[in-house]
Amino acid sequence: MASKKAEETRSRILRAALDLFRSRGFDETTMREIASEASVALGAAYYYFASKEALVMAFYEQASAEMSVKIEAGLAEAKGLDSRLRAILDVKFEYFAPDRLFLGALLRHAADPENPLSPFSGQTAHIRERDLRYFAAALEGSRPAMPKDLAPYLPKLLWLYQMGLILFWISDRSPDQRRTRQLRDKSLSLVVTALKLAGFPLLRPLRKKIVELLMTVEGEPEHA
Amino acid sequence: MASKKAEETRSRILRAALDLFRSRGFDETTMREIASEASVALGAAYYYFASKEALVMAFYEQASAEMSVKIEAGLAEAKGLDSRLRAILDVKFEYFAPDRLFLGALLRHAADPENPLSPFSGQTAHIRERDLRYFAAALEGSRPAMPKDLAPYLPKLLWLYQMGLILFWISDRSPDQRRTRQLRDKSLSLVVTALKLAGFPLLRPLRKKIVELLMTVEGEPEHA
DNA sequence: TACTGTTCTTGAACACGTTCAAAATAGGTT
DNA sequence: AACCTATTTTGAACGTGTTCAAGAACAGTA
Repeated sequence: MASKKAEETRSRILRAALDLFRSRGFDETTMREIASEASVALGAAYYYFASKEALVMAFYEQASAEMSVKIEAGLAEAKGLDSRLRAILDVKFEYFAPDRLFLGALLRHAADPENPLSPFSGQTAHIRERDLRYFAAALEGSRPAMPKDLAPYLPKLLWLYQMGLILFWISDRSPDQRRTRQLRDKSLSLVVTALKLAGFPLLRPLRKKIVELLMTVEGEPEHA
Repeated sequence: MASKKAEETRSRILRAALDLFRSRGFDETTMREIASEASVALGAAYYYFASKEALVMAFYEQASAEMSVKIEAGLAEAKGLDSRLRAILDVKFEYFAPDRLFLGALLRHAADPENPLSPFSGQTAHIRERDLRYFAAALEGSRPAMPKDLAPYLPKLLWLYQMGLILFWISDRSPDQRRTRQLRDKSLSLVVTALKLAGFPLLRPLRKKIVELLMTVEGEPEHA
């Protein structure tokens, strides 16, 4: 029934966890520390959050909700495909900047389809779908129009591209993450160029092959 | 100094571990079970292997050594680029088939650069480099010759492609992993086509962009 | 107020991976 | 043999995430 007081306790625990994750890192923070910092018993933390990773998940959900406002604003303003994509990326990088390091705790399971924290998992489906809509919106009405056969796959491909960029960012040890910024600019320009070339008649056979391959991969939802 | 008897104990522990991983899965197997199955005390397992994951690592090392013989044979026989790549892939898939499921324990950390088990980590560098040489060999003397600017990056790109394929395979729930086989065939054909097109004059600007991007990514070894 | 069911809180206990000091064994040297 | 050092083996103990039975606080109802 989630009473007012309970809601307050829950958010106190989450806040304590995030504080500790930020200052000490995910692995170095114990559930006992979190509980103690939030002035509750160990068991209480588990009453509100199924696991230590669920705390990161709660953060991710909150982040996604807060970013959606900014992303919508950014998309409304930006015109071309590249500035729209750039708008989405900018919001995410800016938002996550203070948490870049412990965000790794979330994305290190990216390759593990069983893990509920994976960005591909069922648990994260609603967040992912919200993102997909933004990428679809970024593509909407962009010139030249995308080839009909490829178009349905583009939001997911762009989402994947963005995921890769974030993953790179998280493990980027260069000062001030300079390399990520370089990669972002170059890859963005490459993506836009490639999409412009996509409708080029000479490349039709190649595109057909790509579409076929995407069909195979998408066949069924790959993860339970 | 690794006495004969010690060597025997070590391999008994490793064998027990692999048996249990295969039958019960990685997470479900405990170090106590492994030790007991190998008729040693718990501590002995840790005398020979630094961690539970080191056991998987030892398997991976052994696998890499055993496969290298078969891969060299396959490469010597096959002529075209596509049949050479296919030869490498075939050896790996065939070798790993019985261990497909628990291999996930190794690759689920693929996205975590800190993890020594990650295929990108320093720990796995020598295995990776051996693989890179095979992909370089597969490219060697293939017609048409690869563009000079792109060529240095191709072994690593193919290695990455292969990694992705294996990752897909591991989480492929379709009967008999039919989808992986489809994906392998289609993607292989796509890769070969793309490489053939790579030297195409009209695509030069696109290729230049790609090479620049690869330079940025490769800048320095991304993981400690 | 007294009773009742639900929500919330507690901390002991569990299972696991891992560490470590101490004991046992082996191999070499006098 | 007796002794010494290095290697190997042992199992208790630790810290961690997680579970759970028991109780406390609360909200509604008579």
